[in-house]
Amino acid sequence: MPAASEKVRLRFAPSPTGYLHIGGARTALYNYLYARKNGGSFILRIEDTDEARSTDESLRRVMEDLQWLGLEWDEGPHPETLVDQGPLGPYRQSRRLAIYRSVAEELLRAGKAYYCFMTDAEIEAQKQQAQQEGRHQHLNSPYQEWPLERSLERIKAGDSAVVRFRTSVGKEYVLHDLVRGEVRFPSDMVGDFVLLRSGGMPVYNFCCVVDDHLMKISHVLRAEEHLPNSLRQMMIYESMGWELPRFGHLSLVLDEDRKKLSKRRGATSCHEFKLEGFLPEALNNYICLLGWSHPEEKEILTGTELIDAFSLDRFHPAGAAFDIAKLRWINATHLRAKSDDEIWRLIDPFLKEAGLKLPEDPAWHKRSVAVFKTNLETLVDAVELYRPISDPHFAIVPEGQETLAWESSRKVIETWKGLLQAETSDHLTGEGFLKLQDRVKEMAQVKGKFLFMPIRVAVIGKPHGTELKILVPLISRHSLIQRAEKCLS
RNA sequence: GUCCCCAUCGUCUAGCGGCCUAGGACACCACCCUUUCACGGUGGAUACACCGGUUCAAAUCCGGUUGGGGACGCCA
Repeated sequence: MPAASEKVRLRFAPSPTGYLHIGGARTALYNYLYARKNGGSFILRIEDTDEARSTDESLRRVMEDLQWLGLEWDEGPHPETLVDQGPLGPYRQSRRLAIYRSVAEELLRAGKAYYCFMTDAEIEAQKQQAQQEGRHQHLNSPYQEWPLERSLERIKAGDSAVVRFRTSVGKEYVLHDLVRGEVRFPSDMVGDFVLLRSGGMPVYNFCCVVDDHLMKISHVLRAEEHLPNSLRQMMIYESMGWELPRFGHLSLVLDEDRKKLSKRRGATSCHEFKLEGFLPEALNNYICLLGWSHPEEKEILTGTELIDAFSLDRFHPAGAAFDIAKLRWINATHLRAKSDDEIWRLIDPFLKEAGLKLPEDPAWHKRSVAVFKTNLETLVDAVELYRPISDPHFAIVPEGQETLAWESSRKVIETWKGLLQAETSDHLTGEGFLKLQDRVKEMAQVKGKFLFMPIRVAVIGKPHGTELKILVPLISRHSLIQRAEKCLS
């Protein structure tokens, strides 16, 4: 248990191998929330020891996503320059290699680690055998007891070796987990694991411990899949005589099939949700509630409310399935709470992206948002809502053609057009439209669907859709006349 | 296969031995509002996986079974 005087320091440690995925975002959020709630620090550390997969491009993406979510870090690479900021850097593991090597040497000298010259084939064979015999797939290295000097000589002779940690046998490790309580691991749950690859590059479990210790991390909130890693890490802490941080192993975020949400399966990155028109505050709100609950069961929470309410004692240990319908609802709720101006500002880029041509008038923007916002769940929903209004997108669908083919339709539309031409204002009001519609009814001597549907086609090109009383006032009279003419030709 | 974790409505969850004939939210259904949608309102259906204990009392504690998930890498 860290001393009370010790500062609360949490980190998020992604590997830059793609976009930030939703499970990672949730982990980052919890760490961020706890740091903020307790006046501590939130550190971004980059776990880029997998040279083959780590790229600066991915790193930038991950940082962009984090920033989009509003999870600002106090220490770590600067979002633009990537230059490390903070007293305990560098914060990219690829820049800390010398540190890991010196710790590895210390373990080697103390006999807590050893060089292993096993080939992949030898390892594979042992694994196969272990599986057949129904044992743990542990490796039993013949080099375990080699004196350091002997190994060093062999290396000097040109052989390459990995450095393995010597795991203890017959012991029990007890982890006091923040979300799971006491977790007991038999020490032989894991085999001698690699600390340094044959090229000298350290691996995750090792870097993680060294960095968490050196960066004075007080709490580690990470996904449940790391539970076995925590055992390995506890062993390293123990052999270095370092104090353990507090661990909390979060339940996993599962997909609709209750399988681990995986990067490979796609459709799970934070970035995609941004593109689909979700609000960062809504995404934070939703993912926070996957495996954690508000003490009063409040479900709609802003960023600050999340910080205020956050605590470590309300995690639910079971895996949680991601439910897009609920995310949509939360998103809609956050969206509708905004002012019409703000909503326009948010949907505008999506409308432009879709190539919609809409009036520039701010008053019109506001008016349109006022009528559409109860139909908006995500920002992209706006595209389909506004599409019928955009002149270049006016097209008569086949079903609309059928409506126009009715005997009475031509007369209805001609009447409608004539009445529009007799008007003077740029835009009709909802009431004005209803009056006009009534006059068409009288003059053309039709009613029911024979009245409504042709007019609708003359307005939006299809016989079904949003209420005309709402739509018509958003389309200029001039444009309505043109649309009617198109139907007549 | 081995080890670890988990188990309340379809989904997210509340519940931490009596307030539970199990509460909320999303989704679903019905009705109301509204001359179509949406929003909003009201109501409804739906869950403690199973079996044993412990206890005066168990969704809550213990054991087992079953089911689900995760980990078994020179990935993180």
